[in-house]
Amino acid sequence: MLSHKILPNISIDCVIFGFDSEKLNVLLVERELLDEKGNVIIKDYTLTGYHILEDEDLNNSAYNILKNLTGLDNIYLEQFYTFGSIDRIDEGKDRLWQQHLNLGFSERIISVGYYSLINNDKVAVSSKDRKIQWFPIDSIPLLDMAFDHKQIFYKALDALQNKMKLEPIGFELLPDKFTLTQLQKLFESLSGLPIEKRNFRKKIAKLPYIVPLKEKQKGVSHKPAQLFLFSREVYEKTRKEKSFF
Amino acid sequence: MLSHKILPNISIDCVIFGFDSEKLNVLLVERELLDEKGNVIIKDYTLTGYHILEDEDLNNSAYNILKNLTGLDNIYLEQFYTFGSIDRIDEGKDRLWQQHLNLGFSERIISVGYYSLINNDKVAVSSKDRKIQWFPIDSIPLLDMAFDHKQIFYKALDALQNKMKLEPIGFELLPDKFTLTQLQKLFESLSGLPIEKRNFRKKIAKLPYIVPLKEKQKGVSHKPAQLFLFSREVYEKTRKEKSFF
DNA sequence: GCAAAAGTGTTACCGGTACACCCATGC
DNA sequence: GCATGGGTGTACCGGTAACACTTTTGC
Repeated sequence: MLSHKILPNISIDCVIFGFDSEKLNVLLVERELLDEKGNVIIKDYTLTGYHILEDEDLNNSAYNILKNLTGLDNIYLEQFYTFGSIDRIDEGKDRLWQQHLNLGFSERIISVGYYSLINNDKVAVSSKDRKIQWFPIDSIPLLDMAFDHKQIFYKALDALQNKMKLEPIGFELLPDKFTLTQLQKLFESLSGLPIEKRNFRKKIAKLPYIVPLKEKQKGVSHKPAQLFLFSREVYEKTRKEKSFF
Repeated sequence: MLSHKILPNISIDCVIFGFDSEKLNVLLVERELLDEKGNVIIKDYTLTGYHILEDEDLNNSAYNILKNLTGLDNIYLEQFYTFGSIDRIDEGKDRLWQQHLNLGFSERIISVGYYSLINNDKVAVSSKDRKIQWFPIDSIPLLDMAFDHKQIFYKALDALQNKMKLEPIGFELLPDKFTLTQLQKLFESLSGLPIEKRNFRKKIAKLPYIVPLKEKQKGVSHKPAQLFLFSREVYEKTRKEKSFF
């Protein structure tokens, strides 16, 4: 049985990435504050976060936040950075928001950032009482976000892009069975760069851990594409360390 | 003026890497506890760490720990992971140590890990009242370390190795002017893999940010080597993003 | 003149890149 | 039969890997 006592100075923020076969998205929660007359004082978006319990593993805690939000088990989750500036909280709206909630968390908080990768199809976002929505990552620059969450988002994106250079990651964003075009679009979304189709396919064909299935796409009004599977087992067995430069 | 009140649940641990022209080392602090009769009860090694003040930036705090220890400014410092398991503290010797110090920190602590890269020559380790010593990284597996510091060390090494695959890092470990042999030994130490000399030099020759100087090594009893400089400016100007796979 | 490390050239292979056309399906 | 995305081959180039000998200096 876990204690319900929380650690006062630590929180977790999760950057949840999703992919809808076209573009990369991030899941955000609306934050809205009304005054007595019902006028909107604050309306912006936050990442999903929570405090941690005093006898709860940090990684478990992040995992639980996600499970709670999405209802999914076995979510891909990666810790990427810890944010500890003294000016993480904006003296305007963030302070106002905290006074409103009256949670007593207004003192210094260090936040541990995690990013997670979720296949959009699998998330029937169970919004509960909060307004939750996917945003294309292109739309983030113009979006108004709470606290230092925009900065956290960018750092997560950067970490994800770097991680991709080191390991084949991101298959969690696709359906279990995917086409090469979906895979290509995913990589293009993640990197922000276009990829040449033929060369892309030749490269993929050499990777033993991207396994062609006998199955084909169905119900599309064009030549149906072959489906593929990512095999983590094969990857782990055949992975090679790249050298420097 | 900074407050001297510390945040109760957060600490910083620094993994300080050094290079002595032959091998990679890490700086550790001896931890020793004697009983009333002077018998050694605990003797092992710790990373350098400290708690942070309630109005102190996380990154600044790490920076100050290093400045304090080494006397150096402008140290290369990178945050790599935050450790928050509930079993970070060993119930045997770590608990004993904490009782001895009687610091009241025995509750749950989350620790933010930083690694730093220092040229061994530049560190006249000012040991003050603590025993501080460089250890070759090969010797770590057999070393007895406090808390989860061995695990933190391995994670730092892993992070450093990954970082090197993405950017030319590690020049901070060398003298400002270095020979290609020193550079090669550094890369070999960091990766743990041997490198073929001629191919290595051809590769380096193509990198615009490794700048040959007109100067040569002096006072060696063999053909003196040419000296080189790492130019971060040139690197930043000419850096190219690698693609995936 | 000898020990010790510096420095260099060639070849073979592989992977990356650039590029344009035919194919299977639904409607 | 046409629109839509699926799927492929070839030529060139640059990078990587494997390999052994000559050069410069201090002593």
